[in-house]
Amino acid sequence: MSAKPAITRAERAFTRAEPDARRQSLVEACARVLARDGVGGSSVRAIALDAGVSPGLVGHYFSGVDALVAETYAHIEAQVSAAINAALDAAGTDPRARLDAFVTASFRAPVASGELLATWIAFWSLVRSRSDIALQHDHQYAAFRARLEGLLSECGVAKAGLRRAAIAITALIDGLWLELCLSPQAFSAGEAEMIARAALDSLISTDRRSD
Amino acid sequence: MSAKPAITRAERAFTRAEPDARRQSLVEACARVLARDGVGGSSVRAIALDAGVSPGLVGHYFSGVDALVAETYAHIEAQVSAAINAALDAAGTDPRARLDAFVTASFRAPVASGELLATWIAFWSLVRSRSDIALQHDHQYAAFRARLEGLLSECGVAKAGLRRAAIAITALIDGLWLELCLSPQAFSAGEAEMIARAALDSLISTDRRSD
DNA sequence: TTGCTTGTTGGACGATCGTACAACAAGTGC
DNA sequence: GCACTTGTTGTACGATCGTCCAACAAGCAA
Repeated sequence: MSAKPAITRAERAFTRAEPDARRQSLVEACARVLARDGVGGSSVRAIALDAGVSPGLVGHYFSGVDALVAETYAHIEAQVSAAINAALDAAGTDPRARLDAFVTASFRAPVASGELLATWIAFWSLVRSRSDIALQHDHQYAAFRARLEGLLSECGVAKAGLRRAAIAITALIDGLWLELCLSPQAFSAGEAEMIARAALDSLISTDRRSD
Repeated sequence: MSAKPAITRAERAFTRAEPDARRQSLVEACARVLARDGVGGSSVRAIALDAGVSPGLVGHYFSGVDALVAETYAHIEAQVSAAINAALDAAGTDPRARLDAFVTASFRAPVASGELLATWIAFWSLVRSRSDIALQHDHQYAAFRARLEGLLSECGVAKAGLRRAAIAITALIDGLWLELCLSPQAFSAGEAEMIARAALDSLISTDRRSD
């Protein structure tokens, strides 16, 4: 059917990659496109172009852009988690120092960044319409909160108040992080840190008082 | 040019509306479409269809979908603001009761709702790429925080700590509100209320202590 | 009535979207 | 060397996108 099978396909850029590596490169391209062009600009073609790959290949690895965004979110969440873990390790063994390191890392690069926010927003925009993505969100939120519960527990927060304390600190960090990404000039990362630390102080002391 | 000017345009639904009313109806249609189909499903055509209006009319009132989303956000923000004001009025004159009413209203309908969240997300997705929308966001965030500063001030929070206190409570409420909209089963509106009230308790008492 | 202004329509236009698919390239087993 | 599998390409297809614009409908002034 095609009228021009003409030109010899000599210099075509055909390179076969490990399936996992290819998926990974597509995920990273998706993250870059989301960061650059936002939700509206992230199409199959744009992502394939950024990954240096033909458009058709995206469909070969992912059922659609939604699935790719979901995996991109998981990938970036893992990166954030790794960055926070590294900060925790660097903080040593003192429980409160580790909690402070958790807070500090949350408001610094690479966790707090407008580019990452774009991926978060793209993911959130899918939560309401796709139940599988809603499930994924629930899991990742639960994991985030569970880790915070562990850190708070080591700081002496009683088991009875652990759930609420973790919800509170998670919400506070999320809210500060979101606003910091959306309009970095409203307040500084340092201010966000101090606010979160003050909340931790009050939470830990009042809880200890009621031990 | 057109091949069929045939059928008499007798029953065509042509109704001229007040310019302001027409804008308003388009804004409301945009909010409905965003709530129903999310960011990806909100096109000029879909919004016009929902408003019972021809697609071309959207371009007559707004420069594009972005501008319409921005105005829709402003409209919904005004609605939220009105709902909170009504709750404040109903709470009477006691400063702390008003603050509690502020919190309660934030986690109940119509403020906390997955449908509203869709408009928020659509708006956030435009903040990074469009500087005018970033400016609008800054203004509305500042207004929200300013009102909270007023309420906190009446509760005895010292002027020196007012800014940080308002940032903290705003972030806490935003974080709880966001998670409540995204996954309503993670925790309840009642829990969110208690968490926010506890934060206010601690904030007000510690501040009074340092008076 | 007549002419003018303006909200409104509906379709045309080119661009871009996601998807599907036949052709091709590189391994792999034989 | 020869089938066979599979990652990859490029393109064609129909749908939908935002924008544009000539035609039309209603109100208003004279």
